Amino acid sequence: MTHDTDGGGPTDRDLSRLLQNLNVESDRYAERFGAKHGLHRTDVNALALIMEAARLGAPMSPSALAKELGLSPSATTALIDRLEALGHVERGRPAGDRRRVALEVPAAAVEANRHLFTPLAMAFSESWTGFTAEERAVVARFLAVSTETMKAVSAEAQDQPRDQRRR
Amino acid sequence: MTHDTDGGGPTDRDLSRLLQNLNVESDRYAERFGAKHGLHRTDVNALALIMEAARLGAPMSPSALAKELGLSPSATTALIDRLEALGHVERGRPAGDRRRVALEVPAAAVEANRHLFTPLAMAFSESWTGFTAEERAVVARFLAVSTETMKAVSAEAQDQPRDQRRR
DNA sequence: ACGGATAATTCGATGATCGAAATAGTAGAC
DNA sequence: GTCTACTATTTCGATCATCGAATTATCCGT
Repeated sequence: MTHDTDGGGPTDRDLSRLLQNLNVESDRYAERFGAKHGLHRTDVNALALIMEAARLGAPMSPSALAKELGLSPSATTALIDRLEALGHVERGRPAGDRRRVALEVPAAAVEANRHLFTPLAMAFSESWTGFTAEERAVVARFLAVSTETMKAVSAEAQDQPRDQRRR
Repeated sequence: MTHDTDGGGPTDRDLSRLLQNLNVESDRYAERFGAKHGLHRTDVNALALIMEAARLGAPMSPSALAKELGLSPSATTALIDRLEALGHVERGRPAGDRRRVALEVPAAAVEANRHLFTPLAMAFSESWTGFTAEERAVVARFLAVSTETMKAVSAEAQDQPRDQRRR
């Protein structure tokens, strides 16, 4: 077991555990809260990504979404079908390349979709008032490097499948 | 658009986005990496919780696990069946109450299970070297309050289902 | 002992996801 | 200009994690 860092700060294990708790709780939130709107965990994540991209003026394609979520193309199609059926997104065929699909958020749905995320966002805002700008910067750096690390390790696992899968 | 906090630190929205990215990547990691060992996202999360509890000498019960993961009892039984079939855990009937099941980790599996988590743990350790004890403390505090916040909001969503579910 | 409560499981059904193949569209070779 | 290779997305059939409801086993208060 590795020792504490120096002045009794949280150990690596402590931080890992906290991240894991956060992740479990996050999944639970998406599951429970999404259910109120007829959405599942993946749908909530997808909708957040789609809205963010649309907001930035660079609407997502199904394949980009699949890559971000780590889903198969077919699962992504089904996912978009669900979201579209509920009116959360629309399939647009962009002018240039008509094979592509641009995932747009109808004006009418923007407001409704926001209701999905604002409760949590507001609760977060409130619970984060105790952090100074410097502390926020530290946290942001931590979250960013941790995400990158997971992405990197995940990619390795993808490349060398030294164990057999079971399916 | 809310303004920055004060000295140009990350906005609430920035932090929310980072958390969301982390969560998506975390799910992906569990999915991909677990697949190498015949496990799914939930199984990986469950195994982590079971191992942690067993390590602390307070082995989990199926119901406790169900509560932590937000799963139904039946899903939890199926989950444990899977883990047991692969030899990751064992069902023990504790002396006192024979209705209960204690989820134990066979000595032979402890080492193997550790292989599931150490790669990520080591990568994390390495990527966190740039953080001082004080900074780690800040991060730990942030992760803890954020998890708590989600738990609280999630509980609210559970209580007042003002929208209809679709099933 | 008895009856209600609690822990875990079984059963049948639903639906998100997968892999493989089909469809639609683009771009380059000749 | 047509043909061919390639890319983006969708359709189809199958699998399996999860759910809700009912069942079994065990405990505890009276």
